[in-house]
Amino acid sequence: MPSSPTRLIAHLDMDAFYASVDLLRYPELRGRAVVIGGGRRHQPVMRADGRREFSALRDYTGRGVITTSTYEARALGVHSGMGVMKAAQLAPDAVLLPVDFDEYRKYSRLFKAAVRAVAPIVEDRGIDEIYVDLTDLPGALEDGGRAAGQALKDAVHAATGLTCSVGITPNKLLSKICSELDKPNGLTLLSFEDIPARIWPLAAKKINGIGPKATEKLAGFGIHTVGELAAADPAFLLANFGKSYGAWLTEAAHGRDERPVVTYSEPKSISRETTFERDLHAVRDRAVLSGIFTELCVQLAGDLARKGYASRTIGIKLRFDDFKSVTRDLSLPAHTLDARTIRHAAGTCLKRIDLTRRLRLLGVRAGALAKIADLVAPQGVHAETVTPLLAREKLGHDTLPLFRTAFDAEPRVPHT
DNA sequence: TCTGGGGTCCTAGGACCC
DNA sequence: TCTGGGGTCCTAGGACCC
Repeated sequence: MPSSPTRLIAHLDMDAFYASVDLLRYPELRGRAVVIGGGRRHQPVMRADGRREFSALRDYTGRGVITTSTYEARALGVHSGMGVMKAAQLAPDAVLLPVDFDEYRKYSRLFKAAVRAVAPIVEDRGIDEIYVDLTDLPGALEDGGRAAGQALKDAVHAATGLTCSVGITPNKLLSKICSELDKPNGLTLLSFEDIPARIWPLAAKKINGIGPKATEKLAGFGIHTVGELAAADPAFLLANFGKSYGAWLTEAAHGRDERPVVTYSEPKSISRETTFERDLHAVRDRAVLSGIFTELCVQLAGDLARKGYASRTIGIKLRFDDFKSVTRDLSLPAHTLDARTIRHAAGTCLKRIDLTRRLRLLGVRAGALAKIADLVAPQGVHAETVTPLLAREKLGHDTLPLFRTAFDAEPRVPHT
């Protein structure tokens, strides 16, 4: 029985994406240690002499984390995910720029369009990376995809002025590893025969899907590299990591991955969350919490409407001052995108949580999504007018105090 | 002076149904 | 004392990724 023909899959990863986009605007920062993160404050200020004044990392106060940094900043030990305050200790003189998602999304659309013009089978993996199936491009199988990979890089650079790194191998798993091997501005090709020499020496955590917990657990068994993982007894991995994950570990270590490049997928959930500038208490900070809670629900309702979805499961997420998180969710009798219905469901969830500890984060999530068009088309009713009302009518909430929750459950005693 | 915000997928127990 | 078995839904938590 013939095996499926060899595929050629590219993983394309933009180099230091947010930082690079910002450098297009602020070329005078090129060559300097620059970090992006910490929210939207600390905007650059234009001085009277026409020069821009930037914030220094050392001047930041708050709970933000680093989203991206230039390679110059990374050389100082600053990495994404790190708290900005901590990064300031390592690189106090680095420039701190605010995040500008609108701008990053604009460049994201530009580079993805450029790629699709070269090779149409593209899988979105977030704002700054994609997989591309090159198998059917003319001549690609002959040169291992080198010409096609260079064409992708050239197209991206022409469209955006930005560089990217590309890995090309027979599957997504290997390409993802590969695109990192020669960053920035790399083009790395690899075939199955190269796995022992190029992949097995790498740390196991280089495999997409082996995170901090699995890395720690593997290390406890003396497994540190991909090669050691490949040499491990599959039965041992099954016994210690479960049927699904254990089997996958063996497959991944040998570079086996049959997942297709998926060009479209429906969203499963939409959410909004916010971390407070200081920890808040459910009783003492009741009013401000209630306001934030409502605001999140209103924003979520707006997101649903804008994207054309309604949700049948509303959930909340709380993070306490000890960083422990809890979630609660509630399935409704019908889909909704109505802010009041969402707020009421979220409030019901909130009542099931002990609110003794102070809170650092509050979030609201909409799951079990359905396209509005699919919900209302059968009845031939106009989407915007009817759908928001579906769940509310069935729940009979119209007479209930929708905005009353655990945050404002205290009896309102009139003063004087 | 630790630790954002937006996601996906998996597991697991209990309810409920046939 | 023993007490099916399979399927689906609901809920909570956790690992992981960008």
